[in-house]
Amino acid sequence: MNKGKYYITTAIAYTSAKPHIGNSYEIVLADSIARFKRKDGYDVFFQTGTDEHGQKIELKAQEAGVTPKAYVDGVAGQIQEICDSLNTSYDKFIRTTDDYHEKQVQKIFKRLYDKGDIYKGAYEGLYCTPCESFWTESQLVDGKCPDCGREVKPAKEEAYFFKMSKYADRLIEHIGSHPEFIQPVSRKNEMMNNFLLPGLQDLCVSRTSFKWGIPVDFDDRHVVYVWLDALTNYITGIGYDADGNKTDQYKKLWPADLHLIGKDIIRFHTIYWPIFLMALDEELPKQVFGHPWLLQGDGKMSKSKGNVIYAEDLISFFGVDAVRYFVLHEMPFENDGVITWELMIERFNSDLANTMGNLVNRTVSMSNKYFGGVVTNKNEAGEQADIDADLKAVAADTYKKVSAKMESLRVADAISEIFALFKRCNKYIDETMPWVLAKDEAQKDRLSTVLYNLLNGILVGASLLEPFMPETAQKIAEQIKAPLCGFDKLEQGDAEEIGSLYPSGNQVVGAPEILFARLKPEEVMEKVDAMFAEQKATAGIVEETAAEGAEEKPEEADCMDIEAKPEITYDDFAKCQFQVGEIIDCREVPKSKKLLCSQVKIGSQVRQILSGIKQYYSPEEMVGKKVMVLVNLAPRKMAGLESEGMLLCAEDAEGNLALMTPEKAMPAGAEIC
RNA sequence: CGCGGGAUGGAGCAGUCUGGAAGCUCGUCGGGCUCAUAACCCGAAGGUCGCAGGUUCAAAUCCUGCUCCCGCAACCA
Repeated sequence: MNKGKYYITTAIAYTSAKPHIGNSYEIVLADSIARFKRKDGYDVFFQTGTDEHGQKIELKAQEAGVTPKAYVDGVAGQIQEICDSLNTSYDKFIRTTDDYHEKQVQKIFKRLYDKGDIYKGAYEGLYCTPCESFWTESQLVDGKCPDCGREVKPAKEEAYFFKMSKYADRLIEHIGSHPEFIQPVSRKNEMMNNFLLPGLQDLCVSRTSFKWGIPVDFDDRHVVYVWLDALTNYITGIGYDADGNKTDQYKKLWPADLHLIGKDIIRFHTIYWPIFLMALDEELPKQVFGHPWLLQGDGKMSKSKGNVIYAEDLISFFGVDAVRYFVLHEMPFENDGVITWELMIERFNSDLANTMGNLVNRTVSMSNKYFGGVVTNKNEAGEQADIDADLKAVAADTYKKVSAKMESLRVADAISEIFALFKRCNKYIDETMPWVLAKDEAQKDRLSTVLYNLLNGILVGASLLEPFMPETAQKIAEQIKAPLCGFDKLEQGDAEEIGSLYPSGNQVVGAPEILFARLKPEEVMEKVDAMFAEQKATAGIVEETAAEGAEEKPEEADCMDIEAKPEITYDDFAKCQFQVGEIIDCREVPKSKKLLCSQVKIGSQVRQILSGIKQYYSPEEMVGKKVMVLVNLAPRKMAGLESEGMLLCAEDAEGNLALMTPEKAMPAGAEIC
């Protein structure tokens, strides 16, 4: 049965660093949808890939001392490995450094330029030559460069712009008439109110400030800037040709049925991308779903905290399918989901081991124990006709429920429906009490029927589970020695038909294998701690431990490296005037989370200086401190207040700050040189 | 008054659009059962649905005001 094509994409991952599990969630979500649709009779094409251009990558490569291409080859490889390790069934892994993509982007750029939608304009602004930076009026401080305080002069840098406003009305209309276009709906209003209705700015689509990008072929000082490069992967990946010779694949697949993306890039996918497509006279994708984030319970992941969770770590602890289960099950539809080790262990034991694994195990065991593994459907309900009917009804309805949830992309709810069936099976065992039936020879047919119904329920559940946990579904099939069912059987049959899908008289496996062995939370947490400790050590951070341990730590471990800046001359240094300042008053800046406003006595004058250290110092403890001040820094307004200088701080890898103070008493105003 | 999200039994969440018996998973306690992975099944306790007003026969749900948390933005000179 072919229900037509279904083209689904994930966002392409940025190759600046290896992604953690929060970033890997999307591919699993997309995969479960792709597998479900495929099994549901759609001709699915599932594309994912990597976004590999940009200044950040250029810099990272430089730091690593390799070419940008070599750098992205490495990270793209890691990303693809992660996708594979999560057992995702993508059909195409596109890289924005692919030749075909690069050529098409150039053609698209040219075509939009010829059409007049892209125009060469100027990044109009005030230019500071030494800083090589543009500033707008509002950024200037006293009409001078906010970075170095030197004169700026009006200058123009060429840049290409896209006329967004030209298509805004059409887009507003489209969004209005296609309520399903932006999902979840709450995002729709956000886009309309914040961006579309106030009026769209033209978008700058080229850069000259870095080289690592797709060159604009008719103007090689420019490279195509990110969105026109990245977003177009959705069409170039399936053979779009800007010259108009559309490939069969493109004709078949476009428009995409679903772009699955993180909520942070909804704006680009529901505003810029549709407008680019309008400009190219292509249809718009049918739906864009901005999924929420998967967050870690104990704060944000960071390498220096040593709590980054990578897909491979989770897989080594729990196995692929369990990881797939966590991320799919813990992610609600609209709000961010939280993932903690404790939660994962709980889900693992409660859902996977107890409810599902144990059900399969006890059913197969009983089949062997009572019938040598050969279970026949005797259709003998005895006095429990209603109980059998209820089990069958639940089994028969589960496909419809799961399918309805999937239709609205509520994957977590879909999985819950499947587990509801497994729970119903467990209850059925208690209701029918096979071990009691087994003691009565006259109940043999009833017992056989009961076990048959259970095996059938498991078969239906496992068949539905396949898109979400493919390996586990297969393992279950192996244990009950029956192939998983196609969805066509589940979709069309009535309760009786669906109730007899399992081949009667089949022999199950002799010795059931434990699908998910229960985990002891303490043991797992011990290993987790060990892993994080190692991660932390690798990141070069010394752990604060009990005195005994701390003594053993070599002194030199308490150090960190930062990015090196270019060498300067003594003259450069001499330009900076550092003096000791005494803080004579300090208070919080009400509107700001980070700022403290200090009155600092330097020699005979008192200056007001704002500092972003509210988190680390209270106003009270600031007062009286003698600190190191950069005095001749151009004044700058922050949070409405003028700041006339800078208090110098040391900053560790986690961003903690410590003020620099003279180690012997010094008068306020003493020069630091 | 920068934008937005959130506050529901011990924990995590659904329910809020479209008012009408407070629900799910886990945990706790009690019971049942023994086929199974100390599992499974049943039952119970536990909630002023953030606070204060208002509308209504009826408010977790609608309206107004307030408090607290969390993102983003600003900013960290």
